[in-house]
Amino acid sequence: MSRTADRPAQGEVLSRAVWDVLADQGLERLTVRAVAAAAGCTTGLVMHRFPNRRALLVHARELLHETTKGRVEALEARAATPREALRAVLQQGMAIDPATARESVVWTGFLAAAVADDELLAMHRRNNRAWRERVERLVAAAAPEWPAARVASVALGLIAMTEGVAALGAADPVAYPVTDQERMLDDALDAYGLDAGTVRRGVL
Amino acid sequence: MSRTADRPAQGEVLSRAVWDVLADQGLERLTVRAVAAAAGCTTGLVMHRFPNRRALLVHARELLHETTKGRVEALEARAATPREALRAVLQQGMAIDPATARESVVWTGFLAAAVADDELLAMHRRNNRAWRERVERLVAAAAPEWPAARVASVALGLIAMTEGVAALGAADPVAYPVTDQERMLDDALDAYGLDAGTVRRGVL
DNA sequence: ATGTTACCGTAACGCTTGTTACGAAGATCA
DNA sequence: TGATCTTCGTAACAAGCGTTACGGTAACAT
Repeated sequence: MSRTADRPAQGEVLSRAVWDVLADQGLERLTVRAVAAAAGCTTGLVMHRFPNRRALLVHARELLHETTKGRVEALEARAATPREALRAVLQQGMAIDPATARESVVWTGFLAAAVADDELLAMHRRNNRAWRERVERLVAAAAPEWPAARVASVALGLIAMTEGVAALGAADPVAYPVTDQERMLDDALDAYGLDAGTVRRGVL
Repeated sequence: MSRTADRPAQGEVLSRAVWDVLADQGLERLTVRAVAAAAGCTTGLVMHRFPNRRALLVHARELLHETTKGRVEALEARAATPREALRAVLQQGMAIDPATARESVVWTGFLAAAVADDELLAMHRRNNRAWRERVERLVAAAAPEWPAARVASVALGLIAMTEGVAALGAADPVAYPVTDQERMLDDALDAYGLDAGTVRRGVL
């Protein structure tokens, strides 16, 4: 990393380095030295940008949320119908390519780190609740006449399903290929009566 | 831990200590000294029972699998119908009480540790594939006329859903109470046409 | 060109880690 | 009872950790 005063950009580079170490070497090897090496600098720069290691992790966690949020909002804006938006947003949460699989590994790493870190745990809860509200809103738009209780239950099912298959697919790509994940999602949307192809036939 | 020659029992006590540390302090604080303290002994005993730290983790991971396997087989044997068996087996995989929530945290910790450990990763894949085969067998028994492709897709959906909600519920019990998790599972089984209450009405 | 400021690499600090070696103490058997 | 062997706690080791302090160098204003 060349000498510069662009602090936000440096923070982003270092946060990406955190993700890289987390994805490639795991939480146990997520040291300040490993992050510095991945960013192409020394521990001196890292400790000048962040007061301590925890602040570095917190920033990387927050940036991960911002990044996925931006991607999801773009997908949502681009979708033609509420049901297409729902499917696109859910799909990007699975492990459907190397990038999303990597993201799932990083996400799992942060979740495991949150066990011992109240700030990371609070961030996880805040971000995850926002994520759930987004999916609930999308489900409600996809099935406008559903009662709130059914919207919440189906949204929870879809969230848990995609979150779970992302973790499983990232850890065992051979056993959980992309085609199986997508078929799983489509079958679930179909079973819930949320498939984009046909006209919905009401609840129950 | 008193002086004894019962090696298997000691291995079990130490493995439980690994789970305790993993659940209470997280992967980052999962040190040999912390495990010894949780087991009420010193590092000397730990290192006499296991050649190194990795072997300790591997044994604890294996014992976790054996334990859940035993519980699942008991539930399966006790169930009156295939659909009740399916529901009971899936339910115990969610975070429905402090014990299962704790188990989910431990499971996530091992998954995060597997990123940097090929043996833990291989164990995860082996155990998870066995788990998937079990659920596929239960789904096939619950819907005997389904083609194999649908059985596989629905089983994957149910596995991912329970795995995901267990992680979410363990990390945020307030946002994911037991009642919501159970309603999610029942609604999903109902949507797939696998509810135990009514007569199944065929595929599609 | 020169003085001043900000940036960041270098090197060290105290601490914790996994692992090893040794010795004390309980168990076993003659 | 006493010899022998197993068991495990104690203490130390080198290596790696997060963090700190210092010094050199680039960038900027004058």
